[in-house]
Amino acid sequence: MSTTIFDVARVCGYSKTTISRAFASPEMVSVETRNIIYAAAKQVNYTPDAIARAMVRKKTNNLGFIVSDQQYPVVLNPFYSPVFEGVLQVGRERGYSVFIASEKDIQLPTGQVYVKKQMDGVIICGQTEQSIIESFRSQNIPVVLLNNVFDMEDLICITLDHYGGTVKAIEHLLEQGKRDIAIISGHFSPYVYNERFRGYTDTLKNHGIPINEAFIKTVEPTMAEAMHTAQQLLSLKHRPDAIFATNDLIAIGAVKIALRAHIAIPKDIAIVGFDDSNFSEIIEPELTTVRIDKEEMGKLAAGKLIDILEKNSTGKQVHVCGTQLIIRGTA
Amino acid sequence: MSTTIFDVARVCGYSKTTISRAFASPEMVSVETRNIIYAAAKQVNYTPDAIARAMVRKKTNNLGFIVSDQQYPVVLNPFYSPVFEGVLQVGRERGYSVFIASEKDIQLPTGQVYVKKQMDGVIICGQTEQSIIESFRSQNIPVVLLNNVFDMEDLICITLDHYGGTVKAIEHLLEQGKRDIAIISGHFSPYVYNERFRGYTDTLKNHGIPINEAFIKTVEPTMAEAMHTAQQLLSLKHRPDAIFATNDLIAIGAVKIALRAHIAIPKDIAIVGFDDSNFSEIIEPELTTVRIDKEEMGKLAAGKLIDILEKNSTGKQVHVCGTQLIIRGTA
DNA sequence: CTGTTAGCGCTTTCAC
DNA sequence: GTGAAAGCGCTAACAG
Repeated sequence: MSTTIFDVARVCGYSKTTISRAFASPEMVSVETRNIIYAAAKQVNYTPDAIARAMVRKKTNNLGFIVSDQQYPVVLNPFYSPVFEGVLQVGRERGYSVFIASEKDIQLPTGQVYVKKQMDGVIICGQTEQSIIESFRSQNIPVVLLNNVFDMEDLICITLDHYGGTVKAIEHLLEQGKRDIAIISGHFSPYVYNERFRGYTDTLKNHGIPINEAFIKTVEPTMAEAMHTAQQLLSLKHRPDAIFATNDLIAIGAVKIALRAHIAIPKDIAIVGFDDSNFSEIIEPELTTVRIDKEEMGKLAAGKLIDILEKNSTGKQVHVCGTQLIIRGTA
Repeated sequence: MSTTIFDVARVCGYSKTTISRAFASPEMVSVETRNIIYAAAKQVNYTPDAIARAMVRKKTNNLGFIVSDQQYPVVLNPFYSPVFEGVLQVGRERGYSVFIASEKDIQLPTGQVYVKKQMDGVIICGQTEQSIIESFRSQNIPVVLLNNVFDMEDLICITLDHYGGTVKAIEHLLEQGKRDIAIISGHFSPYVYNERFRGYTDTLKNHGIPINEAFIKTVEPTMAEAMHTAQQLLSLKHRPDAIFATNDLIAIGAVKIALRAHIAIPKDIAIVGFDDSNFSEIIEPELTTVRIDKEEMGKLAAGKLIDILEKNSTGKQVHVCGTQLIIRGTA
């Protein structure tokens, strides 16, 4: 039996109402009373029960951070970990806890989303479906979409400048005098994939460089596949003098292959990644890559979500976070 | 206004109780009735309200995963991420969601732990204090301690064989003919630090090798500090021929320094890490390191915690997870 | 197999 | 500034 507001009432003689107020809205209770109540509470080891509170307030002060389980590690990878840290941080500042779950966790066997109404709002990351978003909304759970963009009414999307980031990367390579630039695309969501790919082809075209089909590869973003594909590329009779990889892991696979083949980096093969994940400074030489402020994305998403929750703000918005080329040792 | 069990009752004519049972314990309701109810529920877009359920059952089916905020990234780092994945997985299998929070998140301004009673039990990771554990317990929240060991009644601790893992690492180095083995210890919790350090000194002593004070270093586990310290070690007039680092990040710092100084790895300097984090295969040459099955630790912790919750199992237990030396390119 | 009755612990009108 | 009463949405006895 845990102690309730009632036990405190018995000890100090005040009514349940007053005890409740002393904790929920202290300013409504005189200072003396408050202190008496706090002392009594401490004596019986009382802590407000958030469940009961949530029940009557119809608000849990919990947020959900939902990642599709298309990838492994399921929820925590070099990209989403910092995003999550950002979410956690503004959550803390504004009084929200956060659940983390994969999409699988929130589906009923029937396929219906079962939010259990234990979250006031959710941030959905990456790949998902419109029906999932609608499912949340039909239960009055606002959603913010992160790293993906859907054209839905009143939907806030936090995305980043995949296209522009890619352009920066390719132009940097061009400036280094590279002309035979290959691309290894990770098999991400169509939106991300297309934006980055378009950045690559457009930039090349703009500089009058023909697209070489042999230099275009798509892989599952695993180290093994990346290495395998880099190997193929470097074995070509006419091999590329640069590789742009659409994430750091893939880029690192390419670096490793070049290192093992003793091909000089960046002289004979330049390599640029994308994300500036915590892997990028592990490899030696360190990776030149396109940085995105992942923690900032998380903060933005959480902030917007809480704004909706508290201010009933609405309105469709697409926030595009900027990118920055970080030049290190590989290009 | 979200729909309640009452709305469903009105649509299909059954009582609230029956509706409730159709969702909470389907086997108590006839198949036909159930289908009628489900249809009605779908019609009004009804989903059970987990808060109300938790309120009466006094059980939330939520677990807390608490990481001290001594480190950055606060909650998600190469060590705890896989642990968390393990927790999530058994949580999903057994019907629990999981909150993730740093210690800061769960403290009231008064310093008291405020669990908000929204978690049935918690897994506390790494550094913490006995008072925190007691605080949870006084609110009837069982705790499982992970990667730390306290001598408390009925406390289940999930730890790993720091000592044995270190012995394996040092003996491997010895087998390779190394005799001047340095250690760079990360500044972890006393328990972890001491166990690993003891493994180092004991093994050396057992092989009749004197301890060289100049080869003993302690650092904050950051790349910068690791590199700085490795630099010092490699600049010694009589420099070590091997370095054992108490985590992978530190080991990688040493590898990078050796690479930059063109000291042959592992011929002139062998390096062994600890953890087998996802960094270990990023660096080239890949890191020889002591593997611990982090995901397994998470699964074990979650499993034990849920056992306590559901079976009221108790009893003090210390689970020591094994380690395995993974020989790659650096030693 | 289904319905009735009581709450779970808290907050919130509405009084005083 | 404080109290009394009502009820949030659900489940758990206990009947029938």
